[in-house]
Formats: sequence, structure tokens, C-alpha cells
Amino acid sequence: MPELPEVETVRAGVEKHVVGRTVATAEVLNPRAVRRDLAGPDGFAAAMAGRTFLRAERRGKYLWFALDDGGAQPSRISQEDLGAQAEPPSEALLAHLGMSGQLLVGDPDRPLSPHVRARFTFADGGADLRFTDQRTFGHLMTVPLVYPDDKSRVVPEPIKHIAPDPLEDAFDPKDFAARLARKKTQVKRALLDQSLISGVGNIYADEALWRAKLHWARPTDTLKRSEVSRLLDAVRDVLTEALKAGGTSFDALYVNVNGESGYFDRSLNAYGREGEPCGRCATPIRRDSFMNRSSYSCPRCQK
DNA sequence: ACTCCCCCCTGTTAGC
DNA sequence: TGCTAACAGGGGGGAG
Repeated sequence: MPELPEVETVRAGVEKHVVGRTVATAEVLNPRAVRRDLAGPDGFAAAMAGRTFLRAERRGKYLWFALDDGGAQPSRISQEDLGAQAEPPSEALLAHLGMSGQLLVGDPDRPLSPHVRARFTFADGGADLRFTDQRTFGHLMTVPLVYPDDKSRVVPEPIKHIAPDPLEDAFDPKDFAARLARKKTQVKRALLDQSLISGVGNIYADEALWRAKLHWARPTDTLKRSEVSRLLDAVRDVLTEALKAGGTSFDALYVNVNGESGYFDRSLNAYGREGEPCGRCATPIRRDSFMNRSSYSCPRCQK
């Protein structure tokens, strides 16, 4: 389900409702939810107990929450340590929502839905945090925080290969253009390649290509400089507008990932609009089969 | 080293 | 009404 705007909405919700709080218990209800965590379900749950959420961060479609060390400090503190600055967090809870994942914050006594895969309660006795995921493509894991090759920013070790997303400072448009030019692939595949540019999924790829008037199958090495910058502007614009317009509803006790209502009906120009008139030229939008999915485009605007 | 495709799941819906 | 097939917004891993 979620692409960058939806994941950012979730990040902001967790930041507001969970950061600063200390986990009392962690429970894994479906082991698939932590399949990438080497410690397994029990190890994951044990590792999370007693940890405090320090920050809520995001790159592309990945979320992570820096954790304190859980009170595992040495019992005797040396003079050097007393004078030293506090160590930056070295570990985090990494989350990917996959196709259907949600992070929900709410009354700890509310009924457990059948799709809850993991649950965290907090030492303050307040709202709990539930990882809900119908299709179980999403996952959680505890991970070390490291510097990626570009040293731009500390990120979880397993996502070192994920490129900066176009809304973060570390994103370098020149570097993107250079790498794009070297690729031998179609422009839509490149937009979906999270190691080249992150945060864009099938919907926003189609929307950005429509805005930039580019055909999805266009070979990347034939794109002119002006076309690349047009594309990048379109990507940034559509993500930014979706973030604003799609502001998913969540109240004090609820973080909602469902961005379908509201934004989708009003603002999509291509995605899911097969047969409907193009907003620019009224030509019916066409649907092509692409990577076992769909690609929507205007046959007239996007040659 | 790169690119591409399969496949991990469950639920909904269109079509017969 | 009930069955089946297609499809759904992701990404890792391995084949080529």
C-alpha cells in the first residue's frame, strides 16, 4: 500500500504518539513479521522490552526508530565516561509496511484484530502500538545504525543500499541524473528502483511520468537533461502534494495508513483511470501490463 | 556487475 | 449463489 507520502504520515504519527515512551512488553503474534530478524520472534521480543523510542525517521518507504540502550549501561561509570558526551544511539527498530502494513496506536484494551502481527505495550500504561499487516509483506527487525558509503546520514545497516528519497537533503539530483544515464533500462523501472531513488512506487511513478509527459518504457539512456529534470520536478511535486492533500486521518489514538480515501479520488491523473479522459487532452487513459502489474498513461501526451 | 523475474501472502472483485 | 482467476500501491534473492 504505502509509498513515501503514506509512510511519512505514519512516521509523523509514531513520532507524536510513541517517541519518548518506553516499551514494557513486545509480543510477536506472527513470526513472519520478524522473519528478517536473526534473533527470531523470541529474541526480537526480548530485545525490544525496556527500550525507549528516541526518534522516528524515514528514508523512502522505510521507517526506523532509534532506541536507547535499554539501561544496559555498565554498573560502574569511569571518569572518562562521565566527562564524555552521551553515545549516539547505535540500534533501531526498522519497519517496512510492505503492501498492507499499518502501525496503529490506540487503547491497549481494544480488541485484537486478526491481522495484528506484533504488539508493543508501554511502561506508562498508555496507548499501545500494533503492527497490522494483512498480506504480511511488511516486517520489523532490530538493527544496528551505521554510516552508509556516502556518510550523509546514519541509517539502519540493512538499508544501506536504499538511495536517498527526493524529499531529503541527502538526495543529489546530479548524481541521480548521472546514474540514470548509465542505466540500460526503462524509465519507469528506474523510478521503482529503490537503490537509485527511493520512496516512489507504482502509483506515484505513473503520476510523475504523466506530469512529465514521458512514456514509461522510454530507455533511460535516451533521456535528455531537460527531460530528467522535468521528471525529477514531477516526482517531487507529486510526492509533496500527496503528502499535503493525502494527510491521512489519524486522531490522538489512531495512526492510519489508509491513504486511499480523499487524495486518490481527487488528485490522480493517470493511475487507475483506464478509459477515463486525460486531464490535459481528453484522450482515454490506457492501461498496459508491466512487471505483473499495471502501468497507466496517456497515449497522446506520453509518446 | 547489472537487469529482470519469481515469489512471498491474503483479501476483494470481476466474470463465468 | 458459488467457484475461479486476476489483481492489489513492495522488494529480496537468485537466475541469466
